[in-house]
Amino acid sequence: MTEKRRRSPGRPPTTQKNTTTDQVIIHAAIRLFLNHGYQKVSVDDVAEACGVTKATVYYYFKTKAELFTESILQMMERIRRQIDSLLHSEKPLKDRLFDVAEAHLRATMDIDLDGFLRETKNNVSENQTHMMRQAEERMYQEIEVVIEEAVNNNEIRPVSPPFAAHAFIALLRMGNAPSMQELFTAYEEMATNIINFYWRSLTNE
Amino acid sequence: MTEKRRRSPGRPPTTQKNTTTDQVIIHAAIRLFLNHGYQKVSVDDVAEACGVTKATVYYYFKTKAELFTESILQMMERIRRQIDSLLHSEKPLKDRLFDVAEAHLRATMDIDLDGFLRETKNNVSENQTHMMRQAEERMYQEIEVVIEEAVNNNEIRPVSPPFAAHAFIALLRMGNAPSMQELFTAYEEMATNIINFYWRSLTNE
Amino acid sequence: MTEKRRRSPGRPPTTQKNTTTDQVIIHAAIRLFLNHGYQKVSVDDVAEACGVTKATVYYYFKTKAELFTESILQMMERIRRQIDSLLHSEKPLKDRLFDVAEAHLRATMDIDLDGFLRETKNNVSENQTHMMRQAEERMYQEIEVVIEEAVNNNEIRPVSPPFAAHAFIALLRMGNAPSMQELFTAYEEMATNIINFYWRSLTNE
Amino acid sequence: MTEKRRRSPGRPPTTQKNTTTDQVIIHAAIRLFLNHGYQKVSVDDVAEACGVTKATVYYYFKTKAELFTESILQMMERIRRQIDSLLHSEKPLKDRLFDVAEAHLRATMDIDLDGFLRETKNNVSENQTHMMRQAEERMYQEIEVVIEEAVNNNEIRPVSPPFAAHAFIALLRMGNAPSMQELFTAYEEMATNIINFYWRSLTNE
DNA sequence: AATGAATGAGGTTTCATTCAT
DNA sequence: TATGAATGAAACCTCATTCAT
Repeated sequence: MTEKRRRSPGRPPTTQKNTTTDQVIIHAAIRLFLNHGYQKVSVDDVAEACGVTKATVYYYFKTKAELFTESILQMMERIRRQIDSLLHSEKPLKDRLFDVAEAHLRATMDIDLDGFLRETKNNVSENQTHMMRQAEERMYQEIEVVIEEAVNNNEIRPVSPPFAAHAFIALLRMGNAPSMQELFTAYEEMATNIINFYWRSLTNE
Repeated sequence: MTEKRRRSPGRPPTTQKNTTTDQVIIHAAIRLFLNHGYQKVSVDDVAEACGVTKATVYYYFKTKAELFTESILQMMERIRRQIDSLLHSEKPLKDRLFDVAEAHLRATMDIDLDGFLRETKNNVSENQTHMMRQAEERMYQEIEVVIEEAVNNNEIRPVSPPFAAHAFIALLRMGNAPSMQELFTAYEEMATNIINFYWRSLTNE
Repeated sequence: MTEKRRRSPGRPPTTQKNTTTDQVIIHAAIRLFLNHGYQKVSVDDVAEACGVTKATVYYYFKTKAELFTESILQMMERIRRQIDSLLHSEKPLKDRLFDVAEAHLRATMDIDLDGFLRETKNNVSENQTHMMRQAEERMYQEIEVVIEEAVNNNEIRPVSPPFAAHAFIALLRMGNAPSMQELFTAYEEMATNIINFYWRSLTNE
Repeated sequence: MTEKRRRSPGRPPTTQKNTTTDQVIIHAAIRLFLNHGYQKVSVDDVAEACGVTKATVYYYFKTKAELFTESILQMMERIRRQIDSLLHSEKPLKDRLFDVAEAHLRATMDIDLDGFLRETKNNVSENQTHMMRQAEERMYQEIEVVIEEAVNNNEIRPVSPPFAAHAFIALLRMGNAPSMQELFTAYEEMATNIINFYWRSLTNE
């Protein structure tokens, strides 16, 4: 009864329809939590958003916090996969970073993954926090790995990969500020500026 | 935690207090809102934190949103003044930026000015949002001004001051991330790293 | 008065009840609102009066105003039906009016349909007011119809039916005044006097 | 400290300015209570309406109920005097009743003296209720007296004066109903209809 | 005479959660 | 699998009232 997520490890066969009720709920929850934050979204809101009743949500998730955690984890995994694929093309590093930047700016414009995790702390259990933290780390790790490779290749100067990865994400978060959005007309332009600024620190150009 | 000081109604006997009640309330509110966010802090919490009753809080602030707005405005002003004073010493720019960075990291460690403003949007009136936005801008403007001067002096290479100011703040926000806090043992060290990274982008060294 | 039946959450075990919970609530609400007026009756009072919790009341009615409106509408409909049936017997008009009068005096003695609608205005939405106004009109219309027939039959002299209907109700409302209640010992006597007075105006006797 | 109303008996010399603070308060209170009812009007509302503070209101009136009572008493006395003067002209009775009717309709249009006293019961003390009841009786008594005289003069057929007085007031209250206001375009017309209807019952015409 | 500051009690409403079906 | 009915706790806010000045 308490066992959910029955998928075997690894990527599931894509033919399977993934619209089981719990996934429908998670999808709605992600959207709502991202747009309004944990506290403002009620379980009723989530239920209504996906055409089931509150009791149904509770049938699949023991508490609101659990629903939240599951949602975040899935979302982070999604983002991680996207970053992953963008980072592993054949382009030079600077171009790959640009791709990630543009995608991130476009996607994050109305969400806010970060301020999110902060709200989290007081609302979910130790264990849940831990899992989210790990998922977050996984997102960063892809970037760290790529940076480490570039350092080894002498493509960039020696830097601490974790630090550089965080700096990268931090600069991307600038895009959230309304005043930054006034400064640039297109995501592309914003991405260009951010990458140029970042790249200058990574190299000696 | 559940023990409230009981005071009977009516004006309290004149004790020469140096702080007015509304300021006491604002102080408590700032602390609580920063630590827990708008939604999680109840007006009762604020009242209890400063030894008055809920009704007293409502005597001074018409709504919770108004209390929140006033708190934020005062806090931002406080930060602005601090940044201001650090930025106007006689040291070279890099050192002044370092001072700001260190102070900011130390102060923000357990607060979260940023994730804050996000929550804001859904909770306060248009007008209140506008005032906060302005106060935020004022905080940035000090930095912009200093950067502009440095550009004019050829102390740093030509950059867009608003962009550079936001980038500075964005990098400082890295400090909030728990994983960054694991990376460095002291604020000073973190500040040094951030400033070095930032400075490299501003100059051609 | 302070003793509430405690029931644990969840659907109560199936007892074959003939009345649905929302009807139970409405019944209690009608009684309380009539006796004490909208403002004085709290949602808690209503809940307690029918052995459920406040939250249950809100489960069925979105707001206090909505509960009020529904109550009034049902009550008016009840009265309308009663008047209706009394007015459509085979007796002569005067006797039928007497029946209505007596029933009304007996029923309204401790309620106050009228002062009610006044309070209403400031408490409910435009739309709700509109619905109540319509329900009120329907109550009067039965009387208007009967009077119009009587005019056509020459049973009474020509009068404006709406005016005559309102006059009838207005005279019945005399019964509410405590000083009138001192004047007569029985509803029957009061009704007789009122009908005689009214009838004299409708005829040339 | 508890002594208010310092005027010597009899009508006060009209030159005296009667705008003492307590009178200002009463005036504002009457207006507000009439328009919105007892419960909806807060002591703050009254204070604000006459430019003083709540504490000032409490300086003059021990409780809200007392303020209410005083207001009602003064208002009733005002009405009583007006009715009185209209009833004691030299015109025939029917015309005098018409004058009262028209004045009443004009004045009561948006107030509602009656439903008022009902709200009262649960809010003021026994004693206060008693005083209001008496004031109300005094209003009726003028009419009763005039009717009794007319009976004695054979100007009208023999009726119970108290009953007739109440019937008169009851018919006037018809004017409050919005649907009646739709029926007639002017107060004069409404008064004419009501008086004709009433008069027909009092006489054998 | 008048007021500013404070309170306690209570009101409406929301919401996570539970339980029988 | 899914739900309708119910609840308890807590949130925001109002208001009559009091008291020192």
